[in-house]
Amino acid sequence: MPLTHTRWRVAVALPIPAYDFKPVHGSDADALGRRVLVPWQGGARVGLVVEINEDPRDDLNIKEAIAVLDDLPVLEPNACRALLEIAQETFCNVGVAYQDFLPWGLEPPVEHTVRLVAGVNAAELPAQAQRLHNWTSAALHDPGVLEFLRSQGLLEEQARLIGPTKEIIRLLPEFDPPKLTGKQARAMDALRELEQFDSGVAWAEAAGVSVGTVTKLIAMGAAERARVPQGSPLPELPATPPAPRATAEVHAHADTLEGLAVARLHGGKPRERFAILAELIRRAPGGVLVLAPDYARLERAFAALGDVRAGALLAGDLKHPQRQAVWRAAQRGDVEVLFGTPFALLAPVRDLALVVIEDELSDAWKLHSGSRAFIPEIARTRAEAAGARLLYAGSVPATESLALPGIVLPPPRARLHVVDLSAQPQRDEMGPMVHLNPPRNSFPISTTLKKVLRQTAERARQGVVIAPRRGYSAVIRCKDCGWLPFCPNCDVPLRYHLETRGLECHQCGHTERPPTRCPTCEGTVLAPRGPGSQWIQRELQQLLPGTRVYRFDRDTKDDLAAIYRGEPGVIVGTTAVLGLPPPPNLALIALSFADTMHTSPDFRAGERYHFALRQLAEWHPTRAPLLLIQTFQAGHAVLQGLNAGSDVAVYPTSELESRASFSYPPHTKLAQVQVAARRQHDAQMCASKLGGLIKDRGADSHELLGPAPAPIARLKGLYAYQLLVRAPDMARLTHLLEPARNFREGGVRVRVEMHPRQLEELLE
DNA sequence: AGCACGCCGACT
DNA sequence: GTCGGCGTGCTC
Repeated sequence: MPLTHTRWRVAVALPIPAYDFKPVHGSDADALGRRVLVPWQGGARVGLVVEINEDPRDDLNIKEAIAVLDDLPVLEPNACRALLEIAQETFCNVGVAYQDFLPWGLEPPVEHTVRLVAGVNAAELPAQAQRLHNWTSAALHDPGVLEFLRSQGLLEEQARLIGPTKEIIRLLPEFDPPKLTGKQARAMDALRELEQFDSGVAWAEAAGVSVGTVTKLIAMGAAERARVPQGSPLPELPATPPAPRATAEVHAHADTLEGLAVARLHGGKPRERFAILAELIRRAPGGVLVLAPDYARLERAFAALGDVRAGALLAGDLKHPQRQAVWRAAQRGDVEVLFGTPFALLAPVRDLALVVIEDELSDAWKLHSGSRAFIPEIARTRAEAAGARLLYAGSVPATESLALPGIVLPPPRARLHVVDLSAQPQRDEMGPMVHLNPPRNSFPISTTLKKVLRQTAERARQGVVIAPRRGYSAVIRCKDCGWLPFCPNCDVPLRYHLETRGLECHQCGHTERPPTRCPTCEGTVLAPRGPGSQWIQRELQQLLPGTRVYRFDRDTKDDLAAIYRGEPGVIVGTTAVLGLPPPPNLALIALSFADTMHTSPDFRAGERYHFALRQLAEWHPTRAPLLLIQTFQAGHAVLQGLNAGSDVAVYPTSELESRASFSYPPHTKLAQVQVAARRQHDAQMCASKLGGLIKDRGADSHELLGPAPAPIARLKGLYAYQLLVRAPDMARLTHLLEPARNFREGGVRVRVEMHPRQLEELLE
């Protein structure tokens, strides 16, 4: 008798912890990181073995796993460890993290067959067991009967993954041809030569006969239609120019970075950083994972680095079979450098030696579903578990990375011109509000912007004008009493849309007609100035006759082929244009209203503004277009730093002091505890109670803030309260948050949001 | 008493 | 997430 009992800890794609199972009967396979079929609520479902333990107790309640499905582990042992730690760190269940990082193949098609073990006297079994003597699909039987037989040890089970299949037409060798016509004989010759075709049409074409002829032959029994497994081809990779040879300077930088476990590489132009990254990838003693927050940056990285070693792309726009194909290529060790979006964090790169995080400041690193993890933070766990080095690379360091050792390259050249909107002549229509249907030419395209736009057009160059928002949506407000229309469900202001001439809630989609008079004071209802891309496009078309004005935002994507041929033109869009390749003749980038970039009530607003402007400055790989910034805060420290051509670390460093005085990151680690309930009273009571428990664990008044009503106090019918917990380090933070981990109370939902990115008003 | 609905908790 | 148990409340 063994002294201990092996337990497989299995994560399933549900918001629950991993559960223990006994190994598959009679198997000693090392199942770690492999998908398995396990009994689940009478039926069966696919899970992932994330841990293998030895248990001294023989717990009879623990069921046996049915079958191991994968021949190669989909997660390496170190990635399994990272998965468990990430779940712990982000305060989510393992199942939730599993869904985030293995989004393909959670519910793969499985062929599951069952039969009674040989020699069982079926006469003593329920009547339904009589049909179980031969292998049959488990789906054909009553789950309750199967469950009973399983618990009695009377059931043999087999399960295997069914890969993607395709239909083909293939030769039936036993076909004994009667007398064939000439065309039929020609078709049979073609079929005997190749043995199979993808379709009847393909066969007919190859033989030079009609489709009717081959259809007849199939009917005669010469060939059959069959489903066969189809290997999904690896997705085609974009072309990559060969990486340039490393200069002595690049070698020196790579030497500096190579010795550091966690390091950073900031500043310069992308191509300078990529030259150093290329050298690091060349030198890495194992696999490399290059992660980018969005597809535009991923493509840019792949174009620069994809050719250094055997590379592959794992991006969100791939279909599941293709993702699986890339994943399997990595499992086999065919991929040395994997380029991926956040979901590739746990990909099975062999002997992972280096993880690169591109532009850690991007908010796209924050997952909006599942674990809501902030990838640059949990990448440390991933790298540590694998014994790999971690490198943060990008235009600008996050304040959190300032303390890391590494390299800051000289900033790219930026030509900056700031237009101070507060010094502009205050014409009537330049005031804070304009009418819902304003007269033409009535919004802030400053005289300076007009001038440089005309110059751009005259010199046949290209310009980009960035609007604060897409389309025409705006908040409306009463001129006299300040009344705002609010969503009846969500407690957020409704937005006005020109296209529909209606008010819309951007949270829940509720729509209504705008009032002509203010419902509280009967005053005139107005829309604020600060028009969207649609308005600006219209105005520029008038201002620049003879020049093409394109629009590019989430709603309208004009064809920009002429721009990329180098023809003159102006693109009007939101910051989404930065996801495009830079226009070749770019001479001007104008921010029509920069203030929306730094006025959100969030302590990261300044840092985001700085990042956004540096992104603009490095957009074009070689040119330094004029950056024209229209703002009411011309003296903002970010603008001063850019104007002085200061090092990219100077602005974030200047923020450290105020961050420290308000106990913000990097001085502390943050977590937000969200409490939501149908009844406001329940949410409030639970939030206070939870606050009390966190205080009891030792949180002082600096470490615990709230509870306060969430910025959006009511969302989709739920009332929400939040607490903010901040502690000097993760260990302390996790300790303080422990009461929130398993807090349960009827009708109340508690969630911990680790490393929140949008704090809004809570700390005001 | 009998049933419908909705809430809550378990799921190995 | 999904299912089932159970309590509430409505109807015959």
